Amino acid sequence: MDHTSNKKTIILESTLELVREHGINGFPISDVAKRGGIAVGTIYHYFEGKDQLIQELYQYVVELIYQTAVKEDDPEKSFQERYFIFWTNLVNLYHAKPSILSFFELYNNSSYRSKESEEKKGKFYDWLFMFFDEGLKSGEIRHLDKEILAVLVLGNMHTSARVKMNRSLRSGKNLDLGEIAKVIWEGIRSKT
Amino acid sequence: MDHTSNKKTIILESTLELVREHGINGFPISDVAKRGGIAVGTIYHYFEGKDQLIQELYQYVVELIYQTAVKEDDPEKSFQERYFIFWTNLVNLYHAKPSILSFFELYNNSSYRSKESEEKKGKFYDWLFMFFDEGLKSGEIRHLDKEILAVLVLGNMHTSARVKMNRSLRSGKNLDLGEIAKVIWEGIRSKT
DNA sequence: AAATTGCGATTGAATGTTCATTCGGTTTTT
DNA sequence: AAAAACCGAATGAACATTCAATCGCAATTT
Repeated sequence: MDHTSNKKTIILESTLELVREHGINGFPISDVAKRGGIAVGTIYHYFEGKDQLIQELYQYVVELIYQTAVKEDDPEKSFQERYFIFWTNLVNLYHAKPSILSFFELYNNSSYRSKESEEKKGKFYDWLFMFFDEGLKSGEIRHLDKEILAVLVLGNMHTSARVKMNRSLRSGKNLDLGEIAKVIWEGIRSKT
Repeated sequence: MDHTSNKKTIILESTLELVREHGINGFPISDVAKRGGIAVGTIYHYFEGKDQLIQELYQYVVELIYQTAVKEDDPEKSFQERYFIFWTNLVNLYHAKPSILSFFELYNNSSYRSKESEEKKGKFYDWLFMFFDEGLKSGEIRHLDKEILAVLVLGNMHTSARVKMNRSLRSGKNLDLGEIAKVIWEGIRSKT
């Protein structure tokens, strides 16, 4: 079964695009149908309503990010190497699919966020904490709160992806991401 | 004339709150009226419609940020000192008035953004570039693109403010912001 | 100094539009 | 032939915007 040919995925992907273009509350459900080439009724066959659709979209997006992060991670490598691979992969994902980035930031500033049980953040965050924990244990990064580390780095990747997008839009030039990745790395690594 | 007693300011402040609570498109104009204790018609007396209201709100918010940044800056001090003062003041502003933070992120992901002439970012950005330019010239920070510096630091302040808010909500504890401010500073300062 | 006039500020009911959701029917799958 | 997927016109609620009426007050006239 093709990943993008079932109706549920079509609905989620169409919604993702529309959220980027108009914000979470900036478009009617009927536009999701139009964009996906399906009927309004079909959406209500798969989702209870707009609220549940947005909730599922969040999980769908986090899963995409999780897969990207885990796929190329190799615990055999040094933490520094793993860090730069992780950072680059995620920034590239955001750059290739900017709707993910928009959705994340919009969702985090929406009232949908609090509806979810705010504590359990899902397996992506579990993985992320584990990841930084290993960097702490191996002594390659400074003794900072795991959660703060995770959020700082995540935020920095969002910013960097946005800069990269703006740059390639405005000047056509491709930005040297390595320089930017280094900024936060220099900030968190242990000083020898 | 009191700053908060004229109708236009009341409308802008009410809208700012509502955007934080429900997103840019998540509330009716009539709620702005209700929140401000005024009539719907009054809003249309001062603004052409919701679109123009949001545009003016953006300028209003940028002006608040600009004032905060400039007020305590002292070009006589070392750039490092100036940097930490700037960073702390803005994070504190975001923490004190979270609606500013929400609005910024929502606006940046909205279609209102592109309507504005995207090039001229206003005097706050002018000031910001000038600020980092001085750090570059004095040799206190690494040779990085001014614009990238500005965006990285701004993004980091957003993230930090958000962390601070979550922390004081969840644990009541007050976060040591100094540690976080240092992360980016270590990343951008010149290595001696 | 009282009465009158002029005018922007303010009001909120009324209007037409847009939207989320429903549901009876049709097609496709099992 | 039963079940599941799919359709889109119909419904009613929520909404943005309009506008005719009123208010508050200062300038002008008596």
